Amino acid sequence: MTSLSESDAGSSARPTMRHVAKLAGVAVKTVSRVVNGEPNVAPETARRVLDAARALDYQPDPHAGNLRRSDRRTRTLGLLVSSVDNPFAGAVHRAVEDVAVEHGVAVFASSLDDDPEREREAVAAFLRRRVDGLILTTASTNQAYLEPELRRGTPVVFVDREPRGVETDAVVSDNFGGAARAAEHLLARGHRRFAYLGDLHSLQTARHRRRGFLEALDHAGIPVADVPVIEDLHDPERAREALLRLLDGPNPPTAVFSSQNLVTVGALRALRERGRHRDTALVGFDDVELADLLEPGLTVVAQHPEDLGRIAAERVFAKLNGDGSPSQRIVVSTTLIARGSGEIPPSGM
Amino acid sequence: MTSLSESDAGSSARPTMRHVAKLAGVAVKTVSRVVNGEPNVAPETARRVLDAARALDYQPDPHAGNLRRSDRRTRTLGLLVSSVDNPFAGAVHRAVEDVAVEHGVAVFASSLDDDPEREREAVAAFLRRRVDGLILTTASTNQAYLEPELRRGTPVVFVDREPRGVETDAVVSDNFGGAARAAEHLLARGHRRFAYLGDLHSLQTARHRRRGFLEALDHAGIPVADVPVIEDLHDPERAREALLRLLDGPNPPTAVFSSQNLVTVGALRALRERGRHRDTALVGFDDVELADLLEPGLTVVAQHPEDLGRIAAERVFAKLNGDGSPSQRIVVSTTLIARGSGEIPPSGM
DNA sequence: CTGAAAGCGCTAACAG
DNA sequence: CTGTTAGCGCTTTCAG
Repeated sequence: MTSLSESDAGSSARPTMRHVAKLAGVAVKTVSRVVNGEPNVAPETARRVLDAARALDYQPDPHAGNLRRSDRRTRTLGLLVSSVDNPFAGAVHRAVEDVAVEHGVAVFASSLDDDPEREREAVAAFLRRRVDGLILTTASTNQAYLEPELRRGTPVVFVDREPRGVETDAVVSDNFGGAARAAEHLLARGHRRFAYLGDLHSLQTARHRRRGFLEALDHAGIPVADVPVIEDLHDPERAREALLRLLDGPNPPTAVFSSQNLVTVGALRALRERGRHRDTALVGFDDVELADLLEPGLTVVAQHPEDLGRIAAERVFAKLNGDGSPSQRIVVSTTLIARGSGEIPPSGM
Repeated sequence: MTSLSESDAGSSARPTMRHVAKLAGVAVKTVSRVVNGEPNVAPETARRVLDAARALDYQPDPHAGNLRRSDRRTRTLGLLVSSVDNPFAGAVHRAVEDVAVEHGVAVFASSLDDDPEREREAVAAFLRRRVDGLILTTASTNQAYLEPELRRGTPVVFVDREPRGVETDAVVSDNFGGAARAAEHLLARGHRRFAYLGDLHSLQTARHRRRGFLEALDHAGIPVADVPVIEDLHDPERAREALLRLLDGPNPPTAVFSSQNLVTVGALRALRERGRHRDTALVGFDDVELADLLEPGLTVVAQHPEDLGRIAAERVFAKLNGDGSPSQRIVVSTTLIARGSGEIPPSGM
């Protein structure tokens, strides 16, 4: 039995309800009532309790409370993104945070690095900590491992990439449509010789963008088999090298589509290096900071990560509040922003 | 008394140790031993327990365990940054995360928006959740409110900005030195007419940069009183307007220093708009994506957010592991990256 | 309006 | 090697 003795000098221990109760001269339950704003406490008693709590700098322990409490909420949420050090993910994160704080919920954020193993570990870590809900960007090919958790009623919403093997909500960009739009934009300027620079083929979004781009070309009668499709470019350096090879080849493209942020940066570098940035059209997927200050300005298909994050978070809270509607797949459209590089006409025709 | 009855159909409840113990035909303590890898369990018994745990998809509840456990760690850390949607903060966050995962610790991240009230709320939210340590970027003028928590032994490390009113570690950039370096760089090209574009004067870092820049000019014999110092520029638009006014004025600067990311973007826009980007020197504080692809390339004083984050996290874990060394103020140096804009000589001389 | 007793899921301390 | 008992800090239940 703890003695609840006088204050130990030095490292003051964390006060509990019992300390407050003793100081205020009431029972623990009364402190609990005051702390939780429950009714049926005499104003004078409440004041004494509050004074004692303040004097001790008492902070209720939500973990202890939750153990016995009926709803058992931790007021915590797990967010898994590609990497917290990534502008797209940062915008998603911020939107999620803004919705979460409104609900008094704190956000655990983890980076995925597009590694299936990290995905499993991060999700396990979230679940161990009993988060109330999960917002996930995935790297694995199948998320059936979430089944038991879903059956327990934990809300899970996928963001940016769609789930496989589980029935639950997803909020994604219109990758197919956005890439098709980029193709049409270039076709409208009269281009016939294209190149496609793609991200990891293992990523669903990358495959959707590729399909969208190529199908649009196909519809326009471009012989798609002849279009160089370079994939698995995951960083600027790989992308730069790939485009340099194409530019130095026998039949360089007059129009380039880069399917992602980092790939776009690499493509830009390659074009500069060969002095082709003013006569080769370029459209990138994802908007980039300073895109308007380049010469020419960079034309992009912009995603709306804030919307993805906000909507995903709202879905989680809706489910937490008992919304039992069937799983939805919410598609957020993209926006083509013309700034110059995508409006360059074909050269050498 | 809970009946521990047969599986309820539908929303399967979360299994506890007692469920596992019953299914494996052992006592709860034995399950605890197996789950925690404690010694003295017969291999055969351990196997039965593990099978039962797997069959039920059992996950131990760390909150319940912590209640009784001696060390009482939540394996959780609170990180407060300017905004999670901000490249600098993202890099800090990622570095902190990398150190944290190595220790099996999850990170709560919150955005500050340079608002003292949000700072207090975020810190309170972290503390309520009993984080093991705190890494904080601050907006308030005084952090004495952390005293009680520090006395309880919670490790707190400040990052990017130094604390006031409390004795604890801080990891900051060499703001003074970096800004001075920028001034010297411009002076070396022969500039005599400068302009200083600064962030919110309320921010300590902004004040240090200003001092560093102006003192270096002063040392070089530049009449500092004549240098236009425009402060409280917190976004690109304000910065752009401020520089436009200077450029349109009677005595436009030949060299500009912008004290932060967003301010730099605004300055770049203003220079373009007046067609002065090739004859006005510009050095920005903070590196920016695509800076090398601008024309001219953007010269910056780069900070090293990954180092700030990593070192701050390491300090937290050191303290958690009993390191009782006195508070340190760790200064991470900056790096001037010359890319063109800062090497433009004075025009019209 | 107030409080005593029981118990949340787990671990500490001690038996066997 | 295994189990029993108590109790972490709080809420629930129920009795004053």
